[in-house]
Amino acid sequence: MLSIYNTLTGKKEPFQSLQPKTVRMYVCGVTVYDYCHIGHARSALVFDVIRRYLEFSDYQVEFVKNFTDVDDKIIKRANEQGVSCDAITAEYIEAYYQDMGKLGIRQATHEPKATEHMAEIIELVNMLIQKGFAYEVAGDVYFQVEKYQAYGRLSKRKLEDLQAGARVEVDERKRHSMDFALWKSSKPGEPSWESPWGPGRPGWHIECSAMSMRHLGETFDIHGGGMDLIFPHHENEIAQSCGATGKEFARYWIHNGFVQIKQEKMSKSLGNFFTIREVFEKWGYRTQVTGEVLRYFLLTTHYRSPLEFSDQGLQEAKRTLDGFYNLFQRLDEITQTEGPGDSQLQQVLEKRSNGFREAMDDDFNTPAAIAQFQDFRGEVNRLLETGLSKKACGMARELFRSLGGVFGLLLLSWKKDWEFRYLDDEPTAWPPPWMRQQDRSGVPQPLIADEELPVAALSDEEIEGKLVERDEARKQKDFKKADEIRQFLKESQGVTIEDKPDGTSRWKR
RNA sequence: GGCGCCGUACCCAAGUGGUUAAGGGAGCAGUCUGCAAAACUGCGAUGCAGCGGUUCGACCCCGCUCGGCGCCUCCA
Repeated sequence: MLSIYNTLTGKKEPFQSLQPKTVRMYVCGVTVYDYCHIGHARSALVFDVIRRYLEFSDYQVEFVKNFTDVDDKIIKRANEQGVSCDAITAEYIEAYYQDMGKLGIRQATHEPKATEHMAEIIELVNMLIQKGFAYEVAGDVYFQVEKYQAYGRLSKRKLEDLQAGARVEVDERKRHSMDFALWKSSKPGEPSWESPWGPGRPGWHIECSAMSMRHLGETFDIHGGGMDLIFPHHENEIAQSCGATGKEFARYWIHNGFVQIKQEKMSKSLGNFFTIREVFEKWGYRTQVTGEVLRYFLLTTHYRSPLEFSDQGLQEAKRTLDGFYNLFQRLDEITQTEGPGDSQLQQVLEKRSNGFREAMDDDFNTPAAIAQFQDFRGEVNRLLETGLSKKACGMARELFRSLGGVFGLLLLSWKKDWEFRYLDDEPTAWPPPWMRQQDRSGVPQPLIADEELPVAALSDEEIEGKLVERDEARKQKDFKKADEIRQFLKESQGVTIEDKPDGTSRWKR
C-alpha cells in the first residue's frame, strides 16, 4: 500500500486515487527564460520517478506539467536582448527538452503553455469576480484573500502573520496586502491579450489553476512542485481553484527539497547554481557524468530532504553505477546451463523485488530502494561464485532492468559510455521515443550526435585486435608487452582490461 | 517577528520506543591473480549535536540549548 507525505496535512497518508487504477497529477514546471539548473533537474526527476512508480504499480497516470511562458522575467530578458518574448520562450523550451532528455526525463502526458490557455484563464478570472472572490481595479484583477476562509491551510500560515512580516511594499489599491493579481493590465510593448478588463496578461498563479482544471478536471489526485512553491504559489492556486469551483482541488500535495551548494539553496538569486549543461560540459558527458550518473546521484537522497550537490557525490555515483555494469557484464558472459545457485537466486529475486516495493511504497523512499539494488548486486555476485545458469543470469538482469526502469537506471548495455547502446526494447530508453520522431513540431531534435568522440578513438574491432595481441604476449609470458598494451588502452582510450580466470580477457570503456 | 525543516561513522545516506543502528563510497587486512582489475571475505558508530524530561526502556516522544538551513518577494 503506497503512502505519501501530504504537505496539506503534514503527515504520511495512505494513497487512494479518486478513480480506481488512474492517477491524475499536475506538476509545476519551469518558467522558460533561462537554462535549467540542477534544482530544476531534481524536481523534474522526482516527479518523473513518482510517475514511473505509479505506472509500475499499475496505475494509469495522467501527468500534466506546464511551461510558464508569460512572465515578468521573460519580458525582462526579451527586452535585454532586444528580441520577442516568443523567441525567448522557444529557445529555452528547446533547451529544456535537450537537458531533460539527457537526464532521461520522460515527457508528460500534457505539457501545456500559459499562452495557449488564455480563454480558460479569462473565464476563471471572470468566475472569481462573479462569485465575489476577486475585484477589478483599473484593468487589474486581484484575488481577495479574506474572502477565502481557508487561506493559509497549505502553508500553515495565518493571514495576520503574513501581514506582519510582509517585506513588500503595499499596493494601496489592494484591499488586503496579501491580495494577489489574477490579471495584470499590460504596459505598451508587453505581450497582451484582450479581456473584459482591457488588454493584459495573467498573473502567475492563475495559469496553473486553469490548466490543471482544463486537463485533469476540477479535482485531481496529486499536485507537486518544489518546496518554495508552497507559498504563495500553491496556496494561491488552492484559493483560486476552490473559490471558483467550491470543490476540493488537489488531494495530495507533494513538494521536493532543494539542491544545495555549501549548505545553501541553489538559486538564481544567490547565483550559486550549476546548469545541467554546465555539469555535463565540465565532466564530459558520456565519459564521466552521463545522464544516468546524475540521475543516480539525485536519487540517493530522499526527495523531501535537502541534497548537497558535490563533485564527490557525482564521482561516487559513477563508481557505484560501474559496479552494477561490471555485474551485468559478468552475467552476459555466462553460457552454462547448469546452475547450483539457481534455486537460491529465486528467493533473492523475490526478496529484493518485495524490498524495492516496500521502500517505494513508503513515500517514494528512493535511497532505501537503491539499497535493495545494492544488496541484490552483492547477492548475485556471490551466487555467481556458486554458479548460475544462463537462464538464471537472464532473470537477474531482467529484475535489475525492470526495477531499474522505475528509476530510469540500469537500462544500458554494459558497453555503454560514448557508444550509448541502450537496450532497445526498453520503453524508457534514451533518447525517449518521442524524441526520435523526426517530424515533431515545436520539439527540438535530440543532441545525440553533437558530442565529439575522443581523438583517435579506436573502434571495437581495433580494441579487440589489441586484446588478441596482448593475449598472445601473455601466453609467451611477455608480461612487459602485455602491460604496455593494457596501459596504452587505459590511457589513450579509457579502456579497462580484465583478465578472467580461464586465461581470456574482457574489456570495457 | 511569524511558519517550518535539518544535525546518524572519514564521506554520502536509510531507519526503529526495546533483537546485531540498513546500504554505498573511501580506507585497512585477506582470498584470487604473472601483475593489475573485477569479485568475494573480514575490520570499522557501546553510539545517532548537547542537556534535561516522559517511560520498565529513547537515537526514535516532549522541552530547552547549540549549530545549519528554508519560506514569509521571483524561485524547482
